[in-house]
Amino acid sequence: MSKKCKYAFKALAHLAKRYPDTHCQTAEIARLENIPRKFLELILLDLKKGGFVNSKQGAGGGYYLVKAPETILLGEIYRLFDGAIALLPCVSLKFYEKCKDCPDEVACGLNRVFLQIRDQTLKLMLEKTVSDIL
Amino acid sequence: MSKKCKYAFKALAHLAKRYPDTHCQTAEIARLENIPRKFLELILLDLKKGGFVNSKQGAGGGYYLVKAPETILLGEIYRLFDGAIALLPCVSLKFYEKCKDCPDEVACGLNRVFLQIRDQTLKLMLEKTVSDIL
DNA sequence: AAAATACCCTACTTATTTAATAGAATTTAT
DNA sequence: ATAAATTCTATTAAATAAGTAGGGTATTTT
Repeated sequence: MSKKCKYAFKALAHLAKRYPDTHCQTAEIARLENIPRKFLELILLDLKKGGFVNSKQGAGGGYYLVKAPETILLGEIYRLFDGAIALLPCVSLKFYEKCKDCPDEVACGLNRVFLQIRDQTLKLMLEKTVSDIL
Repeated sequence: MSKKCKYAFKALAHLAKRYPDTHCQTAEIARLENIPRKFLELILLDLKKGGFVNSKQGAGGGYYLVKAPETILLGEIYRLFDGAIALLPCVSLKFYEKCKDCPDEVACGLNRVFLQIRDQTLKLMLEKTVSDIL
């Protein structure tokens, strides 16, 4: 997992603790969660574009969760930042790509095993939510 | 998974088909498995250093498996080429690293979830062998 | 209205990793 | 000897990761 993705999880967890009452400023999250401030800004912006958080500009503004923590699936966030959950493109659900070096996907032994691994991981990632990482 | 690791799996699977009778030359594996020849050379060398294959130099030489296909665990190969199986260094068994940004690992929610995911994946990777990808 | 605050946006940088490629050296069979 | 094959070292090009920089825009407080 990229640092970016990990920071996103931590930022969401931080916002979840305040949900639904208050909002938090970038600087506060950065300080308390040990995330470089400017890097965090980019991350929060991505989370906003993804529809997970919203923001209020100006003095006293900040970020807040749009959805309840228990409705934000970890897998959604992972995909937003790191793309495929599968270890091979040819077994990815959302980021599928055909293997150029593989003549027959159905007969491919790797395909079978790594599909199982993907299914397992996917199940947990779509079952666990932000409220599970508080 | 890196291409290198994927190619390693395919090369091992190729050698497994011949096991234990004959050996194969780099050029043959490269051609039949669609792997760049010179890249494959490096991979086979790594597999040799790792103790999974052995080679015979000179005319009529080539590579062959040292161990039976059903004793080569996919996880071992994955670790050799791509390192940690875990998605976070702090939940890795063989490549553990402390998170610099995390004050308390025990209390970390991410830690708990991604430990579960690691356990699942690890179980399958140490259960499945080269004979499962033939 | 002005100043301060805080998000918004684009671009840049630096380091690392990935995926090869090149070429020569070494070893072995015939 | 020579042809065939592995072994070793070095290089390269492209992509990705992780952050940095600096200003622009919107809002609130005074």
